[in-house]
Amino acid sequence: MEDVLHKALKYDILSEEDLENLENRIEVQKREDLLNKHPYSIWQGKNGNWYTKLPVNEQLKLIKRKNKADIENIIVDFWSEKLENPTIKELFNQWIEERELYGELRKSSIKKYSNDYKRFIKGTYFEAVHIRNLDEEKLYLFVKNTIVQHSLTAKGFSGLRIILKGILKYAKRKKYTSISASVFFQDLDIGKNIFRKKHKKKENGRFTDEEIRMIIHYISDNPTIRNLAIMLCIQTGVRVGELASLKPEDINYQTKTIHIQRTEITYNDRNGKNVVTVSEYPKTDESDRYIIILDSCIDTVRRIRLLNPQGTYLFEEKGNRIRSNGLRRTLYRICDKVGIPRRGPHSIRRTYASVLLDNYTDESLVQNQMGHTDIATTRKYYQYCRRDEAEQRQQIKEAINY
DNA sequence: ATAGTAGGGGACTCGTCTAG
DNA sequence: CTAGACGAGTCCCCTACTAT
Repeated sequence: MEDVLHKALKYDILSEEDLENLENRIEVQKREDLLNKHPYSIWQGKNGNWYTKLPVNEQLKLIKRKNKADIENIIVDFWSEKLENPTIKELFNQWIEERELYGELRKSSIKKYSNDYKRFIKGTYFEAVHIRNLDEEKLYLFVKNTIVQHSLTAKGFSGLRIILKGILKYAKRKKYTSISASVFFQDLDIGKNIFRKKHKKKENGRFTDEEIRMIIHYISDNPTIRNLAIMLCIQTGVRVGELASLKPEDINYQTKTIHIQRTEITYNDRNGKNVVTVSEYPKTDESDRYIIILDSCIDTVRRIRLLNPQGTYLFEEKGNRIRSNGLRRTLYRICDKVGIPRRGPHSIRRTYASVLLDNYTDESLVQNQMGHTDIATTRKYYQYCRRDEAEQRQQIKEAINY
């Protein structure tokens, strides 16, 4: 078992053979454990039949089978039903481990779930509850108490719900409980008012034309590699994680495109230590795309290359890749210098999409540039009227003629 | 001035339901 | 049969804080 697990952890992959192998070995191990726990002897009678005893309804019942394997099956089934009664904590770990093993989740998601577990469940009485002792009333009380104690927002609650659902579905599949997670949460009667509200500042998410001009002007005067990274972001609208993991070979000077094919990721390793690294996208992902760039953008790339001619990555300092966090700080610093409110790189992305949409660029084109799977995303999150009041008035005037 | 980290919550996709 | 509304689930950016 060790070797297979070791391989899985080291390379993040398992062949089908490995998986089957692993499952078999886990199964065999489980059987052995249960048989060892069986307190009654197993014997063969003179007639060749195999016997043992099992405690049924407070009484020992004699069981008889023709061969040994069958009698062992009975024993294993009996005790697995009776003995296996893991705690919520154990179930969470098993659930996460299983999904990780099968590669169902990105490491960032596992990080998220683990954080939510830590936040809501770790150190509470609920963590130690054995699944067979859990009923819907106990679950209900825990959920409601957690909402109140943490003064959760609706979003925060959804984090709690997802891990509880995961744990319960897993437990149900393993036949530890009959509680149906989806039914429970469906029926859960929680008023909207119980959640804490969050007020967001509306116009925070985008830069105005004037602000963009100021930033570009500043970068032209101070063309450091970091500042030029921000320039490239303004010219392409890519995600900051994509920006920070660009390589020189991603830029095609002939076709004037950039191949976006990887991104920066962060996750917690085995020891819980934070790791920042670059991951290649799976080929099928919509995020894998070629975006169209203009001559001005090519020019920016050339200047970047002059500053870091040998690098593996486009943006490096002293041979180290500049991380997305570093680029974010750079943008903050620029905002400070030119005297505008601090906004993050994602605001540049929103601005990019809004400018295109406001100037009647085809939606499908914007969708491709942004790397959205669904056109609705492009509309929902990025369409935003940045035109000034006079122009808005003019538009209404043109549309309404009565 | 810059890097590193933890954790929250926003950004995004996907599946399902429904009306027309 | 299809668009679109909606909620659930996943992924990633941002904030806040510490450290150097």
